Amino acid sequence: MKVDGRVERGEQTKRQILRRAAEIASVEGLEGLSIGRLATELEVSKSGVFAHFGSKEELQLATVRAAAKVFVDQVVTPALDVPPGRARLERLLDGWLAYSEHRTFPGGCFFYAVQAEFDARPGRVRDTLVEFDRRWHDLVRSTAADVPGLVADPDQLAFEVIAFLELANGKSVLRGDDEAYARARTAVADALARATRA
Amino acid sequence: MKVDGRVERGEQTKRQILRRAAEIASVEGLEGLSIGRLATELEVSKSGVFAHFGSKEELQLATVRAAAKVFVDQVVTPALDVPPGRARLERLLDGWLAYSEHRTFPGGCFFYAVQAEFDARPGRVRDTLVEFDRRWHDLVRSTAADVPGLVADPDQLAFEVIAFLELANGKSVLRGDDEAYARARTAVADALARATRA
DNA sequence: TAAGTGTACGAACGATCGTACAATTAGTTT
DNA sequence: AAACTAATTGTACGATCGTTCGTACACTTA
Repeated sequence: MKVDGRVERGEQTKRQILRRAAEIASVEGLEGLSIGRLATELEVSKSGVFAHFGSKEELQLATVRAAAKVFVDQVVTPALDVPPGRARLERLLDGWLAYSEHRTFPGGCFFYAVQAEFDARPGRVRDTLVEFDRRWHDLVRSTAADVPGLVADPDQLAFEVIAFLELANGKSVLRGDDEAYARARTAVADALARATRA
Repeated sequence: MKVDGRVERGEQTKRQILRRAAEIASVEGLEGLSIGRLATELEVSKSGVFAHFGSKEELQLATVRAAAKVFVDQVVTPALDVPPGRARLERLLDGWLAYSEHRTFPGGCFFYAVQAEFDARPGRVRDTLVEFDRRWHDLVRSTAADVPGLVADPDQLAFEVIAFLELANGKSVLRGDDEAYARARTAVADALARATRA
């Protein structure tokens, strides 16, 4: 298995582009992300950036996929290392709050910013975001459903805890403080306690 | 008290501009809102639109204020017609869900879209949005605090119910269905029941 | 070593952005 | 009717947008 030095270098450039693109998009949105600005910040040529994707929409889609990979690595995978049950669910939700609070993306959760931007406009970007959202919701629901002694509807429980997570992210980014995370942790803990009380 | 027909006409034009601007911004964001596009859609000149505001930022600020007025008229004022207590709180939260569900703004809640867009960038628009958000949260908290026999922390209760409202809006706009509103109504009703149980 | 391939670059394109300013139109005041 | 004022328009500007194209260079393969 040989590696072509040119291709290797190209892929590394592409990774750098996408990392910065996801950072920018979490703050300014996927439309605020311009190819020229990206090129300037990375000190490469505008056409060099463009050539990797072929269109702005493809850049946006690649950025979403790159951000999803970061999200999975940081939130999903660690939770799947824990055996199914209450501990896994707690790990998943705690992991999400840490991912948001530690500003893995400088503008808070990437998907919070970008979903609100594209939720009302048709197109492939929106379709991709809908699919990722569906998978995230399903993961929370199925993880909750595996908690022994669950007395609540997993779908309803998933809705409620996701609501707490997202509002914590939104409020903390907007206000610049950490209070909302404490509120969310309280709310999540209460919800889990109620949902597992026989 | 005389009225100048020219001024009167100008104010009417301004109102039309701002109404359309809020509609566009709820879908495309306040940055996606361009002066040229606004002029084309309203069939007036670009400079005519511009002259009313003097800068894009002023247009954005005026749009936010106009949307806030719509929000107050549709959600806040009707609730304040109800005497303080549980009924007023329920009216407030139901009013919000109706405001979102009936698509007063075509992209769902105007502030949901615009806060997510500006939450991570500094500037006067963001400052204005922070202030409106603070006032909304305070209204929900103080309305909850007036509910007789409340056993919950009003601040925590406000956080939780606002989380349900916002996720209902976000999910329904993203997915294009109404299921999230039903989930939110269930969640709000449960939260209120718990909060008033002695 | 010669030919071929892949990445990156610089220059240029048409379109649109926000903004400026003088001219025009409509309505008021004297 | 003339002078004045406010809303609106037309034209133009520099900047930036996404995109296209021809070229230069790095690397691999024959």
